[in-house]
Amino acid sequence: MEVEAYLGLHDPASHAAERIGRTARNDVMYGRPGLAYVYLIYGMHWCVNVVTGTEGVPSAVLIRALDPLAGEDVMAERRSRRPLTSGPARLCQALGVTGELNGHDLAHPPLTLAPGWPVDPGRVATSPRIGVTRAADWPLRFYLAGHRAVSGPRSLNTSDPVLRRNV
DNA sequence: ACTCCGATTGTT
DNA sequence: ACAATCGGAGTA
Repeated sequence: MEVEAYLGLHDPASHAAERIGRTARNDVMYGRPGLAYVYLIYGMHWCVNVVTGTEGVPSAVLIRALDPLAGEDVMAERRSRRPLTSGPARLCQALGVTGELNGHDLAHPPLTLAPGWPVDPGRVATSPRIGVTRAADWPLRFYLAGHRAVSGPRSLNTSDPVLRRNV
């Protein structure tokens, strides 16, 4: 229950920041909303975004944690019983998401985005994005306060997040 | 062509 | 605190 927003051209931390331009890697961010943008980080971990914004405006939402409703047995197998879905790379491993799904339309299997349930707006907390060095103070991380499926140390999972850089 | 470093994670 | 691990970004 945790996401981060990346605002494209005018967001220095985005893979589609203006100084970078349109490249093979960030190309799907320019595509239709509802596509999956999957990228490799640190040469070993996959992370998945949902492309947002209108076509041609490269924006995306990084999925950093989610609440497993089913299939936890399979996830535990893939994750060797480590934390399953709290962390952008962890949840990709748990769900079996790899670069093959880059550009995939999330309206169709094998990976789909479905409507969830209403949440109390008062439980939605914000903080700076984790792990970014540019625009490090932009409050574009959103998470459900107190929810078990949130990445990072417990101290970050509060309704009154401390503004600290990284970890 | 070559260096630097990252939207991370797991182990020491 | 630090290694793993590699493609993309920045520089030349």
